[in-house]
Amino acid sequence: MSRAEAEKIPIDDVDRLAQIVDRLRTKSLRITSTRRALLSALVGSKRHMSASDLAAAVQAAQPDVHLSTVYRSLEILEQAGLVDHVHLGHGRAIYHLSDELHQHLVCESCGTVIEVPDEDLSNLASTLDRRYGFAIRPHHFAVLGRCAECR
Amino acid sequence: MSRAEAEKIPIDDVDRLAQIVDRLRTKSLRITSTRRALLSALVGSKRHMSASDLAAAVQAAQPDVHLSTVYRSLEILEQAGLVDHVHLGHGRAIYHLSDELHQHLVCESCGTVIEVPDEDLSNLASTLDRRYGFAIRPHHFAVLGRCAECR
DNA sequence: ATCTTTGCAAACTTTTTGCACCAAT
DNA sequence: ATTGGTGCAAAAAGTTTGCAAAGAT
Repeated sequence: MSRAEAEKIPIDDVDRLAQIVDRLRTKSLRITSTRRALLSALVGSKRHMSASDLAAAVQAAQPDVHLSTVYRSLEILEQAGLVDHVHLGHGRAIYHLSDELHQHLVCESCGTVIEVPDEDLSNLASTLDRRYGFAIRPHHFAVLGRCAECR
Repeated sequence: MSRAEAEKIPIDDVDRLAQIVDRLRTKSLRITSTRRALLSALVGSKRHMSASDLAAAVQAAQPDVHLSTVYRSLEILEQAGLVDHVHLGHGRAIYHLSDELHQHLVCESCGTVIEVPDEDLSNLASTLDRRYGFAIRPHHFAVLGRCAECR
């Protein structure tokens, strides 16, 4: 799986985390150790993280944090516009910071998630808008199919 | 639902059901009353049917059919190429006959499902193929967003 | 007669909720 | 002090599975 490693090098995770935590403050949301750890996990994560992946990451630092708390925190962070989730089909969802904007292609054979720029969906977006008045929410669903290797 | 109502099945639906049942025979799959009732429900359904919707429809005629049987039957019919399912996000899936080919737009505000012709996705399909070698499986995922009325 | 399908119960996965306690402001 | 967050247990919601009995060929 050596392909598609166009991962960005984080500028400065610590700074980024501080910025995001500031946005919590701005919105008068409480800054708790759980939220800090959760945002830290999101900032530091290279992979696509499910709720239980995130719980595991948070629990590495704070073992008592409960999965239900992770869900509740994610929901609040999502309402605050800091986090988004994407449905990958078959019930699973993954979470990431809202400023990481990209579309997800999911291979149904090998499970690989390919990130592609929004631009690849812009044509679809305008077609559906024009023809049906439908505004797609491109980061909220994954495009399912088969990747080049599995074909 | 009265009995008279339940028996009022349009003649072309009867034909269509017979054709599909024939395809079961062709594939050496057993023709059971459950499968017949399930396919009948699919042929007659106007709405988008979840597994439990289908179970309810089947149970109108055969009360003892269990939901797990519906799932197993759907799986077999899907392997046989007669049925497909689509993930609508948030865990729900809907089922329909394979010859009903269309894409689904799901409004996240009101839940409405809009059916659009494949053609609207063909552009996306070729773009993703060309750029990433990725073959989308367009009938397997829904496009989420907001419909004209909810905007 | 054989091999598949079914009903049932129970497990599983992911997410949500009620409640009493604890923590951030 | 007040309001909101958290741990825990338990419940939803959707789907899958093991097994013995029933059914299709």
